[in-house]
Amino acid sequence: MSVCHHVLFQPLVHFLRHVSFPPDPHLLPTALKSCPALPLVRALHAATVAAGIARDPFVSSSLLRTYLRFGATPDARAVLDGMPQKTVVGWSALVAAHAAHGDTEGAWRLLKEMRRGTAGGGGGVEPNAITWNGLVSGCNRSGRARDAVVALARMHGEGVLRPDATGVSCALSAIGDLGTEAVAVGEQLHGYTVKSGCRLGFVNGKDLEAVELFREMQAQGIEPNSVTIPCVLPAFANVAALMHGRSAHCFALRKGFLHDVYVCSALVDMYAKCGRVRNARRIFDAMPSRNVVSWNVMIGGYAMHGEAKTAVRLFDSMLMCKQKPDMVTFTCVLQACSQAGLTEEGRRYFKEMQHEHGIYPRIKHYACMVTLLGRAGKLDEAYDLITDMPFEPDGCIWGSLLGSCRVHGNVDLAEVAAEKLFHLEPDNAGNYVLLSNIYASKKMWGGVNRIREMMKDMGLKKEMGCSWIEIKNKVHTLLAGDDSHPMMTAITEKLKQLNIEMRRLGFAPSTYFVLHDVEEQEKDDILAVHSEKLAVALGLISTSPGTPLRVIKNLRICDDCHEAMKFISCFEGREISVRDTNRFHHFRDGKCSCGDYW
DNA sequence: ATAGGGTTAG
Repeated sequence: MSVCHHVLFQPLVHFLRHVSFPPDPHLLPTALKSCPALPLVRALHAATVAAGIARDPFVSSSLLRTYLRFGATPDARAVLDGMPQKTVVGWSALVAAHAAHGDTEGAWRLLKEMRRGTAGGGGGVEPNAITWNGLVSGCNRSGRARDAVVALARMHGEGVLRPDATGVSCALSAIGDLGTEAVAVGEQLHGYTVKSGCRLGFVNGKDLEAVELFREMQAQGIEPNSVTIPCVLPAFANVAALMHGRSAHCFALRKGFLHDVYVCSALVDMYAKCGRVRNARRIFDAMPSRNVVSWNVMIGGYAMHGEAKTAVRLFDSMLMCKQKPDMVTFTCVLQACSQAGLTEEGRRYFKEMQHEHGIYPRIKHYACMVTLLGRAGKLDEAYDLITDMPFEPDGCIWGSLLGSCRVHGNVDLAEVAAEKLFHLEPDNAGNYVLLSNIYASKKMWGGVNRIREMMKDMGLKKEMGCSWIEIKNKVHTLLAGDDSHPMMTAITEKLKQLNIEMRRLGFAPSTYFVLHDVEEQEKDDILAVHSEKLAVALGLISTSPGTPLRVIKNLRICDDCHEAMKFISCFEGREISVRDTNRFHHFRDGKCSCGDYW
């Protein structure tokens, strides 16, 4: 009970400590900052009027800010009106607040007023970039995307202010929501920024385009800032554009952004996803302060690389640093355990998260546990966990089980899981392919054919395999069965040569006859090659001997390619890293860091 | 002082 009271009264106590009557103009801003309720703000306001200090610039701007914090825009306006000299800051805050409350008209009126100057308010005040950006973002936050676009266009049309990186990023989320409509809106407007905004919004989630746009933005002389950098880093991470990521890192260093926890967390994540856990760790260690996300991305980074022991050790340091873990922390820790086969540790953490940290497992945590148990061969236990858990199992749960069945070649349970998946996600081609692969691994060709017929009947096509490899600052995209890459002839030559060597050295082609291979056998042999092989072949012929290769792919790596990568790493004396949807595989001297366990 | 932001399953 006493704790409860403490919590309730603390803001009030803090507030009262800084309050005096009559109010002291020097203490008042601090008091307002911790003021817990709107009536108290009004009372203080009245007291300042009575004490004759309401027009003090320090006091009035604090009052204005505090009123806006409580959403009391009319009161804030009244304060501004009472100010002898109105600052751009006061006006900007009010403009942003009106826009954020959905009053676009009011915001525009204020903007006009501030320029013209109000009666007795002295000369006009020109809006600055922050005023405009606040307007754009306010419109966006109140769900008025069109207004945001118009605001940005007008800012640009004014010609006085160049839209900066913030203006662009403010408009991006707004425009993203407009979807295709954004294009129509954008066509009517002029100005590069708006067009680029529309483009980014339109291509929503297309990382390569985002990378390209970021470069264009810089070419236009719009400098990235400490917000646009963490915005664009995930795009670099997703396509493993390490060089772009590095240059963003250098830029952040020069601009002194490395004190920003968002910038650093995004850098840690980018380096980890680009295969450079050591670099990620160096940034992590140098961070002046960390939040729960900083720890999560670092732990998740180790998990992704199969360095479970380090991940777990870092989790312990996290607790020692008094950083409270959250749900994401435990998905990372459990994922680390399952990928390294630390079954007992995983079980322990699953219990501890509930009993020691009070974090109730969500369905994703159960999915992690299914993977953990399933991969350790305890498939029945995994199945029991599914039936006992307090959630209705979803696609993610059955997918985990199906994935585990693949590792252990358990056809019976795979059929159970697949049946559920076909019902839950009838259009997800990956599930059909996975079951077919399991049949194929057992040479159950009847099953393979049945699945193929099913897919044909439903008009389902497997997702196009796609890999990215960065060679000399350029990210190359390679698609399975697509020969449009300009170096295709040389790639084909290299693959033929590798195939010959592979047979000669006794690396038998996989006995797994996967679905897409069967389909594509009818075509030219070389076109059936998976995208990661094409990427590696391109890497081999375009870089000097010994250069490590890093490939990212959009699907899970197949057994056949996994074997081939082991061979190539050995034969060519290269380190090859492949990040699939799941994790990194580091191939070196004919072995993979996953221990053939994925 | 007023704008802008990062992490999570198979």
